[in-house]
Amino acid sequence: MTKVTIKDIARQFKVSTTTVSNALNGKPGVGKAARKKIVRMAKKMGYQPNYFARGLVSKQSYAIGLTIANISDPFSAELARGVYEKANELGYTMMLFNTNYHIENETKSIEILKSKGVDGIILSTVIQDDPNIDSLNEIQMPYVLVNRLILNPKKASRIDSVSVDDYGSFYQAAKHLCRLGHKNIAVIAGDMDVSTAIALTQGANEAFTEYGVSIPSDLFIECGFSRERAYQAARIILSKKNRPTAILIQGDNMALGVREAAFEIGIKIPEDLAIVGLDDISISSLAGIELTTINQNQYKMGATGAELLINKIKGENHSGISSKIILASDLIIRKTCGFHLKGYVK
Amino acid sequence: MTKVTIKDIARQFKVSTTTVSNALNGKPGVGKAARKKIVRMAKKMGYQPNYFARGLVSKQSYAIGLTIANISDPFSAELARGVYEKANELGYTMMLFNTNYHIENETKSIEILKSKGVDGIILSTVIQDDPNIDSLNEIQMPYVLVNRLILNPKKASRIDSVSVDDYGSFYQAAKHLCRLGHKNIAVIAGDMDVSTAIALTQGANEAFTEYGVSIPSDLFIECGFSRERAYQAARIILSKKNRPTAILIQGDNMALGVREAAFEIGIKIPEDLAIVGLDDISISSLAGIELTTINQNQYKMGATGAELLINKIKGENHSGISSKIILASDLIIRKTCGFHLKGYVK
DNA sequence: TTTATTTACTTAAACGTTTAAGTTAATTGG
DNA sequence: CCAATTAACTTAAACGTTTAAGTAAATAAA
Repeated sequence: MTKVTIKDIARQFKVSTTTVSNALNGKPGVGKAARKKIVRMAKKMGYQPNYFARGLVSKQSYAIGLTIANISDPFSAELARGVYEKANELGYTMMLFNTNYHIENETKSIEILKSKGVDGIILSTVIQDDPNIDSLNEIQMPYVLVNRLILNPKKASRIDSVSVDDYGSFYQAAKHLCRLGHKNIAVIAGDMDVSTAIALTQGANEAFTEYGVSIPSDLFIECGFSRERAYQAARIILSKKNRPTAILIQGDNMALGVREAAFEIGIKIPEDLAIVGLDDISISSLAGIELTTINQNQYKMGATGAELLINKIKGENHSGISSKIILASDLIIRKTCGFHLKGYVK
Repeated sequence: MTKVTIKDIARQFKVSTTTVSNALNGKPGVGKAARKKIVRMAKKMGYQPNYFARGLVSKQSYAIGLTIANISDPFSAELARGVYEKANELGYTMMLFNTNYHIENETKSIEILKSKGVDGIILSTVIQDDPNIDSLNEIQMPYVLVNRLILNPKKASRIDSVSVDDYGSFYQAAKHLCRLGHKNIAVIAGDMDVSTAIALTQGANEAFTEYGVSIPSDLFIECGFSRERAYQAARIILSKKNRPTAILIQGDNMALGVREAAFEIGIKIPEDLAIVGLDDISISSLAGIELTTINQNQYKMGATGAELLINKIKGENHSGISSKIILASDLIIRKTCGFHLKGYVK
């Protein structure tokens, strides 16, 4: 079961390996008849070019890396699917890494990706002042941020990214709650080291000041992005004396945790508590869940990120200017905010 | 930004590349002092071994492939997470492929994986008489089936696999419905080309005959594994004159589709319709969903599969005997079957 | 002390491609 | 018809490792 190489084919016809290589790669310098013979023989013998030999000389792997938080989180999964499909379409394979929101895991993953010679990396878990960004810049590894931004304008100028309008998203969401008449609102954010959380908070605050609402510091909670952690945060918030009448939550999966907590305590949604999520993951529309949220099109984010990265790898962006693509997002009003019951206050 | 190679390090100390290689790989034949110097210099210069050069001689990639149906399906995602975590722990990276339940995509994915020189493949989407199995056998690529079996005993003997007791699972589920007094039961299966569907059907049938229940052929539907397709199937089934009082569904994600259809038509679960799923994906336990189902521990399946594969790659299974690991599964009674309302009939 | 063994190294080949630089022979242009 | 071009091929080096085989010096065994 020894693998067939270019040499074996060359031997068949007493030609050089160069000729075989050129014939198989559609390069000039091979006669029509010879090319045909060689191609046919290669197929017949089951020839497959050796990836390592090829990579060694071409310095290309046609593989990209993707770091996401957690493949079991629907948000991550849908984003990964977008990356996969586009990469696949463009002839690239995808190596997947879960960071579980730990920056050390991101670092480790990038280290491995570098050692495997990938052509580029898509990062969806970077934090502000992420050391990995600097290290990627240093070795000139192409990369693209997805659903994340670096806010420091000095660093940001060189960085390509695909994200949604987080500021606008939460501005809309917060405004929605204000217009429903809520005055006592809690915010559950993921992690303030992360661009999305920062932008979202700012967006929400704009709406809040517009409507004269202020969030007491103990009703602003930063708990991490998992459903479980949001559940715990909600248990605390909902047991307070100044229990909020509405909660703005950075992520539908987290919102599901809040929802569970409310159910357990016996708080009715939306009658006693309005909640608004973010992402519009597929579960959110299910009967009985019907979460009011903001759609973000994770699939498109992933696909666009992959496309951007691969263009960059192929050097098609000759401008040297970085792309920052921002996708639109829309408020989706369902049933966890009470709008369908009483509408906005006049 | 030229990459530093073993040669560069060798030049620093006027030693041979062999010595550097041996020093860096902890192999004998290098003096203590020299080794220390070399290791330190390698670190200082930021040396990273070239993956392609190494792979070319060692014929090892320390990468495995995983084919799953759809990363956005919670079942697939959790399985992928299991594979990822274990592979990562054992020093292997994972390349991910979505087949979307199309065998041609599986074939294409395997073709790519072969060309990338992966050390082995985990398959979770094979069908009976899958041509890809034969092709993997032929080139002696290590592989493991996860959540799938080849039933033909002639072929099965050589195949490693990790799965759950599908027969027992659906036997339990079907029995549960029978004991609740249902006589008019529908079955929604994914795809009868697939081992799980076959075993599940057999398991269910055992329970049905035990309880004298028979399934009319128009209440047995094979619709594919997606939520959407199950939704459509349910719309049809639930509009029939002989509308069933219970449905056994091969997958929680599919069950969610059935649930949506019932809600839309105005059929109450569990009062008018009992449903039982399979998988116990994380959504299933949410308040208001509370799907009766069978847990399958996808994570463990994935992790065990990865471990099995990597052992195989490392040649630690000298016996030549194939492993067929079968994980236990348990019925989880929640609220979509009505047990909590009236219990079993006497 | 002499021989055998071990240690610390080196040389050179190999892995399977691609590619730059030739070398013929055939074809074209004037 | 001869020079210039083109086409079809070959040679040999390169990519960055690992590794088999060898060498010289130091150490151990007798």
